[in-house]
Amino acid sequence: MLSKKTQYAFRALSYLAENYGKGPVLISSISSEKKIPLKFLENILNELKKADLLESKKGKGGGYSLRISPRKISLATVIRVINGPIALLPCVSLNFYEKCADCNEEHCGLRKMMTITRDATLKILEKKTLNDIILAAV
Amino acid sequence: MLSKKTQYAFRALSYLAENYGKGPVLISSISSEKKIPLKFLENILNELKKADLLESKKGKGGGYSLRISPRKISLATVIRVINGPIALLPCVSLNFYEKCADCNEEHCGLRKMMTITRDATLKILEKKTLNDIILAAV
DNA sequence: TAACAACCTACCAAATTAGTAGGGAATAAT
DNA sequence: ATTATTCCCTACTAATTTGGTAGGTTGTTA
Repeated sequence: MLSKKTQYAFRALSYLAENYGKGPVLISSISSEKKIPLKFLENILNELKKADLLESKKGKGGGYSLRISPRKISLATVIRVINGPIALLPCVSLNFYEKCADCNEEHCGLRKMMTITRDATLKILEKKTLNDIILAAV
Repeated sequence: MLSKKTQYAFRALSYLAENYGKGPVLISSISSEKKIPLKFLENILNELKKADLLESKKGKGGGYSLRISPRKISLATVIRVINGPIALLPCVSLNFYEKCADCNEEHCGLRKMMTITRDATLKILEKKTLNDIILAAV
């Protein structure tokens, strides 16, 4: 399951996606509009910025905005930044790989099943973007 | 990610799947063979029993065994019993559904994306079984 | 120089995870 | 009947993660 933080991130990003190209949006606007605790949201947006998904501007007229088009930000990217690995086992993760103890990976049946699962999941999450979220929200 | 407990469960179940039809297997055998902390494993097997996946026998000659064929126990079933929901959001889960706050489900774009993801994931996890794990472990 | 707004560090409570401890209850063999 | 065997049950614990909060700092604009 995605953490609440990740859900907040998606909600905030959807809002920023809707406002893409219209200049910076205040944290406080996102917070009140999407009902996300303000200080918590600060952290989240900052993390997204450090991952180069957002850009920010301080002072009056400042705020946050998407660094690139919502069509180019996949759900997988967002999940990896805020939530972590997408695969069900560390030894199957592409971006957060960790060897598992007492397991010969070449001959691990579970690992093979989880690899297939990961590929099926990623096929969707890598393709769908923030833009798809707002398009689907009819 | 699956919890360590769930990984233990899969390892124990694979072992029981290999010994399907050969009578009960001791917790202690599984523990030493698969390197799973014995007391922790007790809990896990007991949970699997309560979910009707295993049957047990006490006293000498006792132990645990699969209640049904390893071909009939899907990975999804095991994950749901030990790990919980498979979907990425509670509002998308088939077996652990929970409504999310401040979200009109009919018009939630994220929800739609996560539903598609869930279906892709389940397509694999519902089909693959314990038997597939041991077959893939060549 | 004041106001605005993001940034940073640090802390906190609650929940979850990954176990451990110790005895109880059912079964089988003697 | 008793003993050994083996699963069963309740309770506890330490470490980690989650979901925040508090309060001040830095950069920007008017």
